Amino acid sequence: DKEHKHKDHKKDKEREKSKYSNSEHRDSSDKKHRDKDKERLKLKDGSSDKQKDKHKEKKKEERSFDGKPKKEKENGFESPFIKSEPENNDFYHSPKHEKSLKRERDDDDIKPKKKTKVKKGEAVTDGKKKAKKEPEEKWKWWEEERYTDGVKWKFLEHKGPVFAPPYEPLPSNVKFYYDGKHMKLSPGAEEVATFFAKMLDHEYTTKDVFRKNFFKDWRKEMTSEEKSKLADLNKCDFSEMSEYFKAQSEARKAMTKEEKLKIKEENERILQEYGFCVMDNHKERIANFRIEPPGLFRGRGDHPKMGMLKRRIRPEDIIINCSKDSKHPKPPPGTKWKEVRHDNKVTWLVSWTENIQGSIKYIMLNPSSRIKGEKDWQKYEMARRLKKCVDRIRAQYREDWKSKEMRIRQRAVALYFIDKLALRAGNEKEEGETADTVGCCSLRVEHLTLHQEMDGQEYVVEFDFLGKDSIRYYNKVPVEKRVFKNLQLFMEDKEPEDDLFDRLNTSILNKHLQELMDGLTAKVFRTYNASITLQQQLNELTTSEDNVPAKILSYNRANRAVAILCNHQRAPPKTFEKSMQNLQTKIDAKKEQLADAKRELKSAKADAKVRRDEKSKKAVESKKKAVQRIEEQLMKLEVQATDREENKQIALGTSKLNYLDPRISVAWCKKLGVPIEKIYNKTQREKFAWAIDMAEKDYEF
DNA sequence: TGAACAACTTAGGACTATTGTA
DNA sequence: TACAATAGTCCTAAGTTGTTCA
Repeated sequence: DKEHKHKDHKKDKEREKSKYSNSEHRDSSDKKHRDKDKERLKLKDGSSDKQKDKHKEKKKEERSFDGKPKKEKENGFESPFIKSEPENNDFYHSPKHEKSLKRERDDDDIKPKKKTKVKKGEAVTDGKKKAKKEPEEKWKWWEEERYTDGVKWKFLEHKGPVFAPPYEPLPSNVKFYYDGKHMKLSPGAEEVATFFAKMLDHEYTTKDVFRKNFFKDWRKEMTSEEKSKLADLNKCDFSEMSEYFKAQSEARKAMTKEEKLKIKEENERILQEYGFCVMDNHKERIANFRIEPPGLFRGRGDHPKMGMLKRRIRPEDIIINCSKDSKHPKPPPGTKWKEVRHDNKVTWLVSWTENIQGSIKYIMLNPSSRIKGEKDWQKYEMARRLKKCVDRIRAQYREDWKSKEMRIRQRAVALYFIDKLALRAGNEKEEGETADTVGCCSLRVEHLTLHQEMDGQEYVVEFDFLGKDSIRYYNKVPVEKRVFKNLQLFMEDKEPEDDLFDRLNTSILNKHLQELMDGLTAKVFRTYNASITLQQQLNELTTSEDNVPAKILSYNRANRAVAILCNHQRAPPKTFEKSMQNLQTKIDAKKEQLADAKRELKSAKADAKVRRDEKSKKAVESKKKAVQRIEEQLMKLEVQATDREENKQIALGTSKLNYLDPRISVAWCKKLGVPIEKIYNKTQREKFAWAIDMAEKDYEF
């Protein structure tokens, strides 16, 4: 990445400049930004950014992100489809002349940016890099200008959402019984009953809370007659319904190829019709164009609302967002949208309010879209900015451990955890609304145990709490003495259920972070620590002499280190033990095969020695090759077994998708000659197209 | 100033398609 | 070819952060 190196200089200069120019946008935030800038400049002469000299005259570099706010109002506005400078934090602006250079370049090497909706044509995949395999038309949005002023798009057209299929009443032979007696349910009550019947095998349905919530909501759908009769859920017999759905699912599996194909084609048709939108001249894929169907709410962990009825969403619940001058989506015949609005400061196309928590749900674009990709790129640039000043921030919070003020000490210790352990910020949650989970700022005394000495180490903190998605975080961490003493202080005279950091919340913390670095928030630390860990691990674990499978094992191990850091767990696959066993059997068989092959080679050699003819020489050669081949196969299997075993309870996907700067992986692949397909599947390659295109083998996070 | 709301990212598990193996 | 294992996709809940409102 040539980008950032020299960018820094430019950036800082720009920043200086913009500090004093154009006041209009700066008003209130002005001072803040200035302070930040000062801060950054200060940081600069620190150790962090050394070798950014080199040249860096690559086209690529013209466009780079940077968390710095800046505005050069002089630019004014540009033609509708040329985005003007980023206005506010996040993006770095290239000087105007660079822009025009870029535009020329874009014009000849990519599609005309203005008119074409979908650019067709040969793989635009930039000769030197990038796979040739996927010659779909590609739009390199990362080489174009960005919007400013919070504008997300200028034109947006789509077909609206796809609604859940209407309820199909059960055939009359599928009966429901109450207290042993058949009872015909009204359609409304029957539909909700089927939701429960479909989940009968799940242990959810045995939980008290689930049953209670379900029954309460079910009753609301009953006729008054049903309500008076059906008084006890335990007397309800859903088994025929349940059997019926099982049979249906079996039937679906047993469909002929033709039938399956037909369904597939129909899905494809819907995808083509509803799965894309046009945003600013480009056809973009929508992520979730189907409205969530009604059903019973399944929260994660011990959720107080599990079992409640998630109601069916109708057109009247839907808010459409699109441009005024677009063809507006039509509601189904005889219905109306709740509202059609034209807000180009947001990215969603459709929204509705869900009835369980009362929160808003959105239909948005796919990760491969420009709007998501830019944001993602920006996220990693922010993390890289943190890299430059993290030493100073660390020094700062260590200093703050000694503060006279309790709130500052708490803040400093919390930040230390966020940095060292990659904990989440930890917002407060409304009691009774969600499962009881915590993050850093919301830790309670009961979640920590302090050990003056443990397993031969001093000052060990034992964490045990449920985090996001009710995933358990359990960790024993030796900490610095000062942290330990502070924790003792924070816990003094408190009940187990009291907040550990009673003078702190996420908003206080983030405000403080904002002062340390513009745009810095708690989650940036997770991104930063994840990415830097990957890079370090890759450097440590891989050698260019390794063969590809070994390199990939190393990659996975590096990825795993990150997943462990971020506590990304998964339930071990149900078939884990068995599949491990199978693999071991295969390995044993392969070993035997290898022994045989070696034996054969030996005898072939002996034979050749005696005969000394061409034929037997050839035989030796072919036996040799066979041995080699089998050895390779065996090695592959063994690597696979190791990888799988180590991965038993760890989910790699989450960090790969959300925390690891893809350019690190891309550069690693390029440097070590590993095909990118080995690391990213097709979807991932689409999401990270920007990184695959721009990162060279010398990219450094 | 803090609560509520809005927008957006991150998350694990269920479901489905594809691949490998007997 | 049938079936099981694995990989990939979909689904939507659960977070974080920013904004608005009282």
